[in-house]
Amino acid sequence: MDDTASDSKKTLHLSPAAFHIMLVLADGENHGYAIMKEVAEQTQGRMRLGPGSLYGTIKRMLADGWIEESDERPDPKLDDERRRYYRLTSVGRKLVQAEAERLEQLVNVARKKRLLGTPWPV
Amino acid sequence: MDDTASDSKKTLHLSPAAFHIMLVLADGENHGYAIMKEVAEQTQGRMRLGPGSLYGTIKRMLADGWIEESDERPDPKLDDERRRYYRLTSVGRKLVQAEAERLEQLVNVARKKRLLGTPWPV
DNA sequence: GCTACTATATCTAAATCTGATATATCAGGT
DNA sequence: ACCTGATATATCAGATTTAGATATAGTAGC
Repeated sequence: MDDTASDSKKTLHLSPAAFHIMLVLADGENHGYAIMKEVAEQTQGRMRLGPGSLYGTIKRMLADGWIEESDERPDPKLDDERRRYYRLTSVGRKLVQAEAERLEQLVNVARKKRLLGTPWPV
Repeated sequence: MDDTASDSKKTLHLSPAAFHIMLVLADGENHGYAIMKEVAEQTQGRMRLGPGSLYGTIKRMLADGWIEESDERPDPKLDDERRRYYRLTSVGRKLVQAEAERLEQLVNVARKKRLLGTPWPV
């Protein structure tokens, strides 16, 4: 039936790897290795996104139209020819936003069940 | 090497199914079918936890000592003999709490990247 | 007795993740 | 020039996890 994860029937939640990658791309395009590093940093190493998960998930997301490769290269002095830059598509942006909202609700449930303290009174 | 998911080296994040089940159990013991229903309700059907994921994950979590079966039965008038009730172990409680905190941080990142609005002004 | 719902359980196939391996470039020091 | 460690992408095999179908049977209401 030639299904992909973007098909409307299925996939009411994203795979953790896909979400982490798209979360990094949410504020601008980036390349694979940088995504891997930012995920590690962003989660204090709690999310381990190795090369297998990273490039495998990127391949799938490209095929599904969640992300796309970008032609724009940064300042040639700062660039590295090996890099491949990716950005969210409009579909990808909607998906990562929906997923963030789903997690937000989950966190609220956890808070209601006293697994978390009250959020920062800023 | 007879590893299970509870081994300290691995598993810095829980599988979605395990988290959802433990989140339901966080405020008291419950049985499989009720867990399935509560997950569906809690997530407005966005998390589909079918019998395969449910009972498979329960089996694994029992083996790993994250949950345990409870002997206590409710009021016999309200009970159903077929049910098997589960509760969190202290290990399980720590894990679900850590996972909730992990997700909370992720939501904060999403908020920083403007994927979410400002949280409830309560 | 019939039917829909409740309840647990198992199985296969598909999707996903992990870790190892491979290859090659780049930047810095010696 | 050479060496080294970090950067960067890619693939593969094996393990884990998930999804969905199927099975079985008790329960509740009509």
